[in-house]
Amino acid sequence: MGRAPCCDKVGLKKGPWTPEEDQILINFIQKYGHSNWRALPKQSGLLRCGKSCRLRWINYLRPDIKRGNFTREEEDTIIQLHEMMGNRWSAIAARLPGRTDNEIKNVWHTHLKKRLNQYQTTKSETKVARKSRNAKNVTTTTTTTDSNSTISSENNSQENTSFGTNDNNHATTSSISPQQSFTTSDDFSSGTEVSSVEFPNTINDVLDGEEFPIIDETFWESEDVIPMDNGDYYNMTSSTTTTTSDYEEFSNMFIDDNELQFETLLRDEIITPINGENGVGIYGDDDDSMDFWLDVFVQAGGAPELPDF
DNA sequence: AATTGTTTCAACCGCGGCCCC
DNA sequence: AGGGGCCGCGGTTGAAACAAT
Repeated sequence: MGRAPCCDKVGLKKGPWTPEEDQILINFIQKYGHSNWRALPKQSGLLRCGKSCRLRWINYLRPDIKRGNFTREEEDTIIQLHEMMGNRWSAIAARLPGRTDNEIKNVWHTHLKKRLNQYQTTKSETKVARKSRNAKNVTTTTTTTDSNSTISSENNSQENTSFGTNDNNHATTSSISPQQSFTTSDDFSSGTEVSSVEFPNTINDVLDGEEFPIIDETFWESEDVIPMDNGDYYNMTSSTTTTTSDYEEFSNMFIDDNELQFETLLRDEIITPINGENGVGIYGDDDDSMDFWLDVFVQAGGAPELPDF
């Protein structure tokens, strides 16, 4: 015996809603509320099933719906909450005022999943590259680059995301090529603009700013990179020169994005260390990210009413 | 300008769980 | 206690919009 249909479907309309139908639904709910979705269509005169009315109201007509593209903060929040909760879209939506579960689900599938995949791919590639370069054990200290060179990071993956949180603990006095211009194309964020980041003169400038510098991984992947007598490497394609130690200094800034996020929260006294000297390292294993975010949220008081898992 | 491929997102569908009788 | 009705959730679909050729 099959499940009874949610409503009598004979003669009921399906598909996109017309402005007239929207107005009828809005007027009715404003006047009488929506205590009984099943009875609502008959009472309002709409030729729709109750489910369809509910969906239209919840996802589109509700007055407190926030319109427009998701902000970077909202996207990061979704990623973090999704890591905690999985596909529990309604629970995630409950923490994003004005956003619906359907909208969040769509954004996840169209933008954030791609973004996260690319982010994780980059992260693992960076670690592999760092290990590989560490194995070289090159420790030169000078940096000379063509000041007019421009490195395109179209496919570079160190996106401008809060996962790469700034942290002053990494301050050093090393210098970097002046006024290099980097252009990042953020092609997978909903309605996100293409951003152009002026490369700062020194690492201190980087650390004082909002952004991490963008390291061009392709420098090392290019077959045109040749070692020089002084230990530097010259890329014939981009006419740029760099050193392993200089590169490593930046790479180390991305050691573990969760840890960096945690360090920032510690530094700003949003959370307090649980154990260990400064809390950093407790969550060193990537698989611990669930515990990490749970602790962050609990300590920050951001999710006091976590649902039962 | 036309065609084809891709992306986006509103809406549908079926299921699980809660509530009431 | 259990059966039926309803609500809400998450997966999926398909049309429209947009991009590429």
